[in-house]
Amino acid sequence: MSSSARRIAHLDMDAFYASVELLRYPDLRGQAVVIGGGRNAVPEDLPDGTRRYARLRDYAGRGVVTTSTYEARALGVFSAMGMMKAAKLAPDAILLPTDFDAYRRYSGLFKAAVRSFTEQIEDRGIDEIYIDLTDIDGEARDVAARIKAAVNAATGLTCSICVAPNKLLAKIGSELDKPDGLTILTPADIPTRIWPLAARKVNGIGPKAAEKLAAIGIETVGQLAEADIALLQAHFGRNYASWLAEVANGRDERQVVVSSEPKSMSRETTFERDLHPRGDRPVLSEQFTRLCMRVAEDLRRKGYVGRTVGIKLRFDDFHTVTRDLTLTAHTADGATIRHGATECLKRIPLERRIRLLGVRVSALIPAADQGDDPAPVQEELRFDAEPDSPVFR
DNA sequence: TCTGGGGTCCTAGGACCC
DNA sequence: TCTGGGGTCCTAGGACCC
Repeated sequence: MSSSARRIAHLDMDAFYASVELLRYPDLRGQAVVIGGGRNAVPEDLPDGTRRYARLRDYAGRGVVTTSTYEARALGVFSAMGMMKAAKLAPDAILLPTDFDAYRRYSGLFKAAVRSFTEQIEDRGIDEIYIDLTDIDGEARDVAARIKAAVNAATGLTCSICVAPNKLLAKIGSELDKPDGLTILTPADIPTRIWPLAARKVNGIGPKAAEKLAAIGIETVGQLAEADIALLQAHFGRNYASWLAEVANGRDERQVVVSSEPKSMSRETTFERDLHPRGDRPVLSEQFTRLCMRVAEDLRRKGYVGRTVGIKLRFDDFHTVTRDLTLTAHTADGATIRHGATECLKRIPLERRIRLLGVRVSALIPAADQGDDPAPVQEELRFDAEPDSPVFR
């Protein structure tokens, strides 16, 4: 059974966080602006009615750039770059704090605007979606233009859309004419528009795979399409090699997934300075508890319970380890999570300073479906009855 | 100037069961 | 008392994405 002639769109909001901030601070339009500061980056309203903004050079800390305006990108400042490095490149750039609540509101607005066309939407995070337009009447370019107009009317923001035969091509295509792009791709466009692109442009080929490909002389998607499958298998294994061969030829049968259940929820924090497992025990212990409580709150707020508790530690040398433990029953209780997480922590030798601490709960089910669990009583009670052991010593 | 936080999926080995 | 073997669960790590 083959699904022929699908029409899949990928919609990507342009420089989303930065653009939302420009709606609030229109005087910053045209300037290099970087999002990613903390509380001290909140603009200050002056008595004379003007505003004082923080500059990138004022930043001190371990954060990374969340988004930047196109003017800041022209100076070499991109997402995920360390803020201190960005400050070297663009010390005069305006710095704003990240305001996720605002971005979530605008995310809801643009998604609602698209939903007035179709319910066939796959969420891919706060600022992008896939849309299955197969059953929508009209020329692809026309439909896309109407969606862009509706998104703009609802938010005041621009987005880039590509309509293509599948998700793979739609995703690549939405980048091709950014910002405010409208791209149509057909199979005939693959040799001219896809094959010249760097392999890294394919969603799923990350920095590691791109580097390995480069090492065997493959830089572009076209070179990947020509590559000997045996060569790919030798370097990447059977599954990934055959996937590479498929995507290089623009083939992708994945459906637009309209709804999905969360698999895990987690909270983690990077400390301002690396903490000593013994010397900073009180802080570590307090933060550890706080993370457990926050995950528990998240679970309850969203109506889930989980059965596997896990922790993550990153040491000062950036080496990262995880441990997890499956409980006998599902839970969304902070103290129960804390106990499980403590058991995990006991299995990690603490011989270096700690940079990051994280807590995760997985194997989730909706809280409403709980009740199929075996009676947890005995083991759980014994567990809870144990005195709280000093973990960080 | 070292590199956030919240996720998903894949791999692989061992335990355990039939 | 050589070597089976498939299925599922659990755990750890890693790549990748937004």
